[in-house]
Amino acid sequence: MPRPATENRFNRQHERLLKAAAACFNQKGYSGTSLRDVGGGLGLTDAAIYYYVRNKQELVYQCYLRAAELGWEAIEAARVEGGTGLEQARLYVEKHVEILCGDRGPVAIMSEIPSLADEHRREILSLSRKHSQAFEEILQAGIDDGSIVECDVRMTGNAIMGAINWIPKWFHGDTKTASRIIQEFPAILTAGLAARDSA
Amino acid sequence: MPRPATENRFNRQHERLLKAAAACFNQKGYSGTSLRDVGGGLGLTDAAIYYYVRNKQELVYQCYLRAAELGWEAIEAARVEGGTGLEQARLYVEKHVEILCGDRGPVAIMSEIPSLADEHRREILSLSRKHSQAFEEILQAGIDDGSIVECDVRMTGNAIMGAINWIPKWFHGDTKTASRIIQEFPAILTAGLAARDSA
DNA sequence: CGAAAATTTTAATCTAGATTAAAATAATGC
DNA sequence: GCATTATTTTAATCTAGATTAAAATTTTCG
Repeated sequence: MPRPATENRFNRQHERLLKAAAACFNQKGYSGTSLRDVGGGLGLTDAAIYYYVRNKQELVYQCYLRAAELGWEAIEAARVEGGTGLEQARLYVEKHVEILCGDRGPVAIMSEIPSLADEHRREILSLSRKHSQAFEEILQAGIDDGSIVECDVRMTGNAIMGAINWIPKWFHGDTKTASRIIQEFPAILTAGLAARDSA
Repeated sequence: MPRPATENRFNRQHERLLKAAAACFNQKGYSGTSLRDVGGGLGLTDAAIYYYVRNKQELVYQCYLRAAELGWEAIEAARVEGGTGLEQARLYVEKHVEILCGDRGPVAIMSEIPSLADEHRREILSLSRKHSQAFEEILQAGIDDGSIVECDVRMTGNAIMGAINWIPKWFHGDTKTASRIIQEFPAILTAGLAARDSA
């Protein structure tokens, strides 16, 4: 049992673990990756993982929790720094994409929520909904302040967040592509939002 | 061993099998769904599945093959029916989304290609690349004919196709949402493509 | 340095779920 | 209705990989 006293090393390894696991899960899916795979990426044995995490389910749970936290960071940053709804939406895409493709990644795609234990699933689903809602509110704010064209915010939100969530499926960590994504995605995903008279 | 002579019933069941499997895989991932789950959706035992398919890997393979075929249908229809590149892009989204959300679905998201056997993986990857390339060519054609604004076709393609591919993650078959997706997605995903002077 | 705590490994279990073979049932054509 | 073929089930195996316990190693710090 890890002691909170040993903050340093434990937490550093734990962080590495979540990243390694996220990388595996994104590539091969939950049950497609063995704990051996995950450990391998860290130079550890499968059994060593149990020092950091109760079991495999909890590993996914923690990966998803981290993903939710990082995603939420993007939402909050966008709300603080952005002016109009359109600016906020654009900033959100920018921040989120930077997190996914930068050195804070890889971040797990929340792709297998059904595999989680009941309480965990509920929590992650709740965070996930909160995230979607917040983004839809940004879009709605943009419509209200005239920066975003009238649209179905639910569908528009799903479209934009889908494009973002899909990134880890085809992006595998090379710096070139990373900067290209960061460069292009914000504009691509918000180009259609601008109201006629906002150019 | 199934005989080609028995076309009717066998093929009908086989089709149902692929759909049921796609539904499971989309929800729980490849190894997250047992053959028992798949069979259950058909009122069959897990063992019965082996009458239609050599093994689990081949089941995924066939699901992905079907997904590739249906996706390609959308590409071809768009190329035939569309005029400008922009029209073709829009038609592609429309067709693909109709397939995914209509009664030809559910269609498997090609989310766990790494789980496939070597030869199968190669084939699916190749089809997948062909699809992306074709869509990027449509975008490029649009830029060339002046209907689509200058952009990074690779990234734009990834964004649009990502939004589409993510749909099965949040859409679970209700007709209301289906028609809303079909109604909204084509416009949402191509709104940002239109060149300044194409309104 | 040397003891206590932290981290990792080795070597067993244990289990779900894939796979198979043989038997049972259903459908088809004569 | 009978014989043949198609489809499905029942009842075993078989295996990868999760999990655990005990032992070994490494780190920390007096």
